[in-house]
Amino acid sequence: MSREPQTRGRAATLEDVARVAGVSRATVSRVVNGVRNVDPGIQSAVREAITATGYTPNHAARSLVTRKAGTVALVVSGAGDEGEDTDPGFAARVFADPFFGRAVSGIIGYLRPHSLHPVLLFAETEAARAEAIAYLRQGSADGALVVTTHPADPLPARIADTGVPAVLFARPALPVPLSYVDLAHRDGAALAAAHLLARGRRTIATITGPLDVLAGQERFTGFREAMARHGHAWVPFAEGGFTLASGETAMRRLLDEHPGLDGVFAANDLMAQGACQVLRERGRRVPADVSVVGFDDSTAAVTANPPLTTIRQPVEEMAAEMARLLHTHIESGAAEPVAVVFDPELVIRASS
Amino acid sequence: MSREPQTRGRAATLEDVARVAGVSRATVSRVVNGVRNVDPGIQSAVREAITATGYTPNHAARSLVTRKAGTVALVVSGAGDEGEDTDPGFAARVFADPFFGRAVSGIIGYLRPHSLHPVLLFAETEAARAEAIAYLRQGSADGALVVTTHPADPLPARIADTGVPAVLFARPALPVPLSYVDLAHRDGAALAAAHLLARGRRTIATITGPLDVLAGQERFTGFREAMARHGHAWVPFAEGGFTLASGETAMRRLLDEHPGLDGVFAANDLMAQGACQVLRERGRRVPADVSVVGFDDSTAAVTANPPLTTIRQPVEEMAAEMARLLHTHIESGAAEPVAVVFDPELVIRASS
DNA sequence: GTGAAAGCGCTAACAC
DNA sequence: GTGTTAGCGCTTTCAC
Repeated sequence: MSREPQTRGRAATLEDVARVAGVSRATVSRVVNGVRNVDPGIQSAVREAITATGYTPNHAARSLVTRKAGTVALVVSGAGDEGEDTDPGFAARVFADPFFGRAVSGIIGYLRPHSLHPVLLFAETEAARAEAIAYLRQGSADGALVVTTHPADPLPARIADTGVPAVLFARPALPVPLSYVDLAHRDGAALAAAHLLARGRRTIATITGPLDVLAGQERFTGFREAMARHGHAWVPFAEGGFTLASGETAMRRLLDEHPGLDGVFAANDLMAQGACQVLRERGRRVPADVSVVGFDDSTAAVTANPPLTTIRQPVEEMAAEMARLLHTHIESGAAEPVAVVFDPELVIRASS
Repeated sequence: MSREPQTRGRAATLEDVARVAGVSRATVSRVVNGVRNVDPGIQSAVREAITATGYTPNHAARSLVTRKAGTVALVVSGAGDEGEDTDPGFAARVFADPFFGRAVSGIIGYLRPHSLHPVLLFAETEAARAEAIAYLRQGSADGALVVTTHPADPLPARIADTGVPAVLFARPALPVPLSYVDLAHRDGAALAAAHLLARGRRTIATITGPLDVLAGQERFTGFREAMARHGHAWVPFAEGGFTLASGETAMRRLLDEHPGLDGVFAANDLMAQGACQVLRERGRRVPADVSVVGFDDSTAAVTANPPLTTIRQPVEEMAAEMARLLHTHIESGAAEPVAVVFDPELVIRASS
């Protein structure tokens, strides 16, 4: 079953295959790399020799001459604490976010067919950031896909400095000469506003994301502006932190101040879920008494009770596009930074 | 701020540094690799030349001669469907499991200080498995850390065949000559039984995990045996699937058949959480009327309502141990496969 | 269409 | 303590 030729001793090299096939190394290389101009007869002879020897190309050797690592760094950049110790829970927290799984899913989807492999790089401390930069400069990866949680993350700028191709998820707070993929957050929020209004809601509040994060700001601004366009100059709001608990707290405050509200737009699904819980706790039926709209269309939107009407952020496609952009930049050498902005979409479920 | 010497043209090589410092390549190499026997004066001259040139060692070149990739494959092996298409949701589902985040956290914790980098490898289809094997045989990774969800996964055996060092999470269903890290599931279940009994519970049921998964079997067996030792020869049970929904379903069945039950052991926290919901729905107070014990001590245990008494599985430490074992195997060349089994621990919270 | 030969950037004997 | 010299395994002109 598991015959493993050439298992003893060192692994087979191009040289070994060439000797067995009775040709030169160059020819074997051509066959392996699918270069045309090789006689069909010789071609099959070489193939036989390859299976006979159990040959597998040595990646390092190939990399050395092609100057391609076949690898892409998946950099998850964190809060940016200057703390000495690495944050042990960082990875766990990142992975706990449904967003990350979807992003990885999309990234893998593109990378795999192109024989690129993602190397996980967490950069949550200064030391880790320095290490990540060193890693990139070593040429260990052909490029970097960067996901940041922190608004004022210094890493993107430093990556740009290395000259290694890189693509960011979301527009950086400070301009950086790197390509990025983003969502039209304002349009998404406007979609939510229009929907709530179309449902006949009149007293509509919003639970914002953290207002020092761009996405938080944009969703808030977009919502307010859309409401204003429909004649609602003032929108009651409470700031949340994109977590379930913060959604609950915000909802309580909103309800205390505006007991008569009949519509809520939460800047993400987790907070919308928290809002629903509090609403029910306070005797409001969702959606009979109050309509709730979330944002992201994460797994939370589907598992919530009731399932959430939400603004879909196509994370998988956005992540795949990141990978595609990066690949393009790697292939083309230079290339100007570009921004690809995706359109959100209203997904109607039971909460509105 | 961001001076980047030698940015134009090719990156600096050892040769360049040697020329600038007026020494030989070998000496620079010695300094870079911290080999003693280098004159302090020359040492600092070399260091200066290094910063002057902006030198960074080329990873591929180093790899080629040291035969070390500085990389470890993090293989997540899936259901093993023979389906043609790759499963788009696989990565997302894996990441959604709190277990995975904790495992990665522990792995990174060990790998990082040892300058090893994890490459993500999903192997959920036959094609992906073949690719993963090829990747390992190329020498792109020095070893593999394998996490399998599927009981009859063919991948571990094939990895063993490659001769590349590898360590598994959990004992494989079929014996494979690879090291693994596991938990004493039976002891954990026994801990749960003893605790429930100590709480004065008399009619105790269990929601098992999937019984075709080793962990599911072991937790069930351990629980039954412990209960038997305490005079409870028969334990009502319902099989679940380690998901929240399956916990709910199982709890309903159990309650229908044994309305008087006053204790439940669920084989994981998610199912325990589902059980609590159903219990409350049916008018039982937790823990006043029914004590509930989960397993894993995942994030679900803490966020559940009420917070769950559970059996802690030290995933981070287990994962770190995997990495440590792998590192040892890589360094020592051969080495016999070993098994490291961790002890579970009772964590008491509000549900019992 | 195929082979010979040069070299990618680095480490590691081995001399001195 | 430092320099010289071989390669590591591969791709890629350049002749033929």
